[in-house]
Amino acid sequence: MLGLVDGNNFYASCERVFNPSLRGMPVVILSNNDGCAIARSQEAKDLGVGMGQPIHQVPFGVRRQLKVLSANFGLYGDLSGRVVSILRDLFPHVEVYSIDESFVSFDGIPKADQERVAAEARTRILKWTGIPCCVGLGPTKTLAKLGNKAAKKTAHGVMTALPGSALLDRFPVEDVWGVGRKLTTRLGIEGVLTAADLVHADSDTLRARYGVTLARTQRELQGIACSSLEEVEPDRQQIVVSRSFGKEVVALEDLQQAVATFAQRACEKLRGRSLQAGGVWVFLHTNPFKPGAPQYHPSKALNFISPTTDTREVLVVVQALTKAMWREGYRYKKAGIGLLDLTARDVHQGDLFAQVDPRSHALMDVMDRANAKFGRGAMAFASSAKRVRGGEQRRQVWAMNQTALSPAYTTRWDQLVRVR
DNA sequence: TCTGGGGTCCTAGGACCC
DNA sequence: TCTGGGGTCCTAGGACCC
Repeated sequence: MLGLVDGNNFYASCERVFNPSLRGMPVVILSNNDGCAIARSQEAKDLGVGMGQPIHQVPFGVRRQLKVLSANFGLYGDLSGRVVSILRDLFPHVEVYSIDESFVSFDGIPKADQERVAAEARTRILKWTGIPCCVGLGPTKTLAKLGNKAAKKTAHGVMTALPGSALLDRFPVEDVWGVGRKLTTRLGIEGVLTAADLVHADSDTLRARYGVTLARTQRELQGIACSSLEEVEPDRQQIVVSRSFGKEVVALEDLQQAVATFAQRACEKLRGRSLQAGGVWVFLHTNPFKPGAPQYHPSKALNFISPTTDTREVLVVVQALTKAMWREGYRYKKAGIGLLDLTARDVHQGDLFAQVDPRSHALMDVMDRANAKFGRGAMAFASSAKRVRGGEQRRQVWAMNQTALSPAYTTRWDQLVRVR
């Protein structure tokens, strides 16, 4: 038996842990750059604020009732880690699926005790972290997900979904894990409206018409596991860092400063996962929401001669690609970089012509440790943030909007909560 | 005026190989 | 007139997830 533990309205709940004045209020968390609603408390959902809805499209009468906050991913990530550590205490196997969801295994826990243990996990997480959550149980991941969704509508927050149960009869097919908007429309035309309808659809037809992914979902709903618990996160295939700009960028220097900042962040993540990159790509975007303005969204990629972990090498390439793509007269709204062809760092493919600087790893290591100790960006390359020019700093004109950012309550000494 | 970011997997088609 | 069979790799696009 598997369980899915999922934080309720996770980001909004995180904010409420340290700011009790938000409790009972309609809370909305915005995406980076304060654009769209990416999390809503129940009260905000009840007011009609949609998932992913641009906040400026929310009617003013509703907007004025909301407590609107900028996304504080440092806080959410930290609280997420606390929840996971509680789960690891309680369950023999845990798969961290996302920042607010984990699959757990009930191996070794007698059937009769499983719902009780699930309830215990819920209670402990709420008591120890302040985060409310629900638990769905099922013999497959898809059924556990389904049970979790159903549990959200109950008072006790725990629900078991067994194959063939009546729960599936009234469960909308669009709420099934793996069935998105497009599939919902196509399935609806054929009269497949509930999870039970999907279970009973002809599997060969399903496979032929919709592909192997939906065929697997069907089997999972039938209680046949097609996806197992993955305790060890597989290595990433790519690492992407991209941002929309707070203000549109017109100068090449600003664009390069932004892209260099993203590249540094990406390289930190790369080394943090003990990976090396075989290539890099860069993209630029004008503002697609301004149809009158000239649009341009180039992208360019380049492979390294041999894989690297050195920010300096990445920066050189990234700057050159940006310069090559940049065109005067466009107003850039977004840019990003990606590290590609990632491989484990200890896998070395020798290269006849490569000249590896033996000091590279040591240098990167010093930077990473300094930034870990003194805060992100404490030690940076001149090409990225806040370039000093004749003593003057170059402002980050592209910096994203974060007009209502809560403190880093748990990750910065100077922002701890004070109790008097 | 204001519109997110970061991933994965699958499929089809083309190029190329023996 | 007749014109094979079986692969791999790469890329782009689509769909999905949180």
